[in-house]
Amino acid sequence: MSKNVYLTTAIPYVNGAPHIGHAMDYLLADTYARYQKSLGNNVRFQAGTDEHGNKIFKKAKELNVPVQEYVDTNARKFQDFIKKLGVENTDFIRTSDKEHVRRCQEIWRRLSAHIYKNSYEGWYCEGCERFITEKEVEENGGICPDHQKPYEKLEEENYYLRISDFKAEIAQKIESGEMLVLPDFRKNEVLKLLEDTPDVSISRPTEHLSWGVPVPDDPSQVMYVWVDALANYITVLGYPEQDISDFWPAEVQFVGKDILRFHAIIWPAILLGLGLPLPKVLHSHGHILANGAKMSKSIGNVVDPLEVVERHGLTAFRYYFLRHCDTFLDSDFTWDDFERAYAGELANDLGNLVQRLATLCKKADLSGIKFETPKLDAEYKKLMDEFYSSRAFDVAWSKVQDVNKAIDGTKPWMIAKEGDQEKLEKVLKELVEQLLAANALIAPFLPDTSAKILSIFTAEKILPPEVPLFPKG
RNA sequence: CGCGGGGUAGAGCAGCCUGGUAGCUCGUUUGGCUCAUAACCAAAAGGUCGUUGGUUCAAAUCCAACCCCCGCAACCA
Repeated sequence: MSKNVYLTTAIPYVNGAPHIGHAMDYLLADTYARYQKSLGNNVRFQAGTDEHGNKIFKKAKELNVPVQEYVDTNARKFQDFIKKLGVENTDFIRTSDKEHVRRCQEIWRRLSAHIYKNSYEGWYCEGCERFITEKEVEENGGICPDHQKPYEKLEEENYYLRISDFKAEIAQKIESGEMLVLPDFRKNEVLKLLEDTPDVSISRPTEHLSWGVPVPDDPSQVMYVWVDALANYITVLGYPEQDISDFWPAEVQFVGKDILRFHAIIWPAILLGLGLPLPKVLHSHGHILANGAKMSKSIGNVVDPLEVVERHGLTAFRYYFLRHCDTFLDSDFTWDDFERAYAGELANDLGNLVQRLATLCKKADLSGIKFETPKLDAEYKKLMDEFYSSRAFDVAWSKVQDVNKAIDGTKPWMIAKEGDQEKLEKVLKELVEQLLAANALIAPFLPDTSAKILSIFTAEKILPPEVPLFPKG
């Protein structure tokens, strides 16, 4: 019985190059998507780009290119990036799409009962073209460090979304698990934040923000990020003019821990305002640290994901970030660890295993064997269903290691020496089946490798690959 | 007194909710094997479970106080 499964990833802001954090979103979602597909489910998998706002507008002006051209170029970079990661998304939405813009305006109209206009007064920097928090003003002594100009008090009109209309319902749905916030320890954090969340400003006057979705029926205002960006998850499905109930509510929405709050508070408020159900699961992953520190351009410890892919290929990249980086906690990346994982685990555990078992089969002239279809391990399935994919991957890997143990335990080369062909074939068949079972567990994580292994052992004649799966040195 | 997470073998983590001989992966040491990418398998060493006090027959686990680290604001998931 196949069911529809919709999953989403956060849409990155296209003012920079794709980095490792974006990759985590995609990899986790892709792994889950492949897992669902292997269960026979019908998966719809959204990805996209967030393309409005001042930063992008200014950047384009700096580069002296039309804004649309600038975002087109950058959106393409992200699309290429996704392809390079082997991610099988079914949809790609860009917030500058005409259809998206039109749908956002319709969504705004439908939310109008919960939107009100109010004036906002705060410290503003002419150079930065943005409001500065009270705290920041204090820290900088009232003068913008970037522009050497004093902040000004400024008042402007904004539209606000009345979060307070929905707080109780959101809290109830988070508490009850109707919208499951993962990992568990983030749940309290989010509930606390929710209590203190004021109504949120969702527009800017055009003189402060021009590159965005115009607020319907008010040419003086442009939508500020929230409705525009968050709505992508449903506009991509064709909301509001299409019936999206086949795929909405989403099975799971993948976000980084830094943007969980928006997805757990503002996004549900929008959905409730539209009379739509909330996503079943909000999945927030940890961040990747570099040598124990937060990656940052100013420190200069940013790890370029494409450089990592280049080192030992995509499989090694997926392997490292899906297994050694905890799904929910922050994890450290170092090149040493990465090298160790490649040589010590991919090459020695799995690559070598394929090599030795295929060689044993070849020497025994094993052919024409019907292998049984493997069943999913229960512990693995449980972890995958709980979205703890790094742990599920651990389980899968332990099954790989079990095959190495089993080969040492059964010693097929001894049986071959004794000349008992019947026993040898039986033993090898069982070993291959054990490997194929482990291989099936690996498939969502390392699809290419898994496919190669399957083709090696289900071929007419089993032969070791001419080039090892994971060459060393 | 802002909110939250954490401090368990050299490293990364589990165990804590529902107290009862301290566990996993990697690394280290030793032994075995030879089918295999000098790969694989087995065994061993290594911990006063942040500190102090309390509850208890019994505390990594429950309670209290304290110390330290990291997020919540910024180019950044």
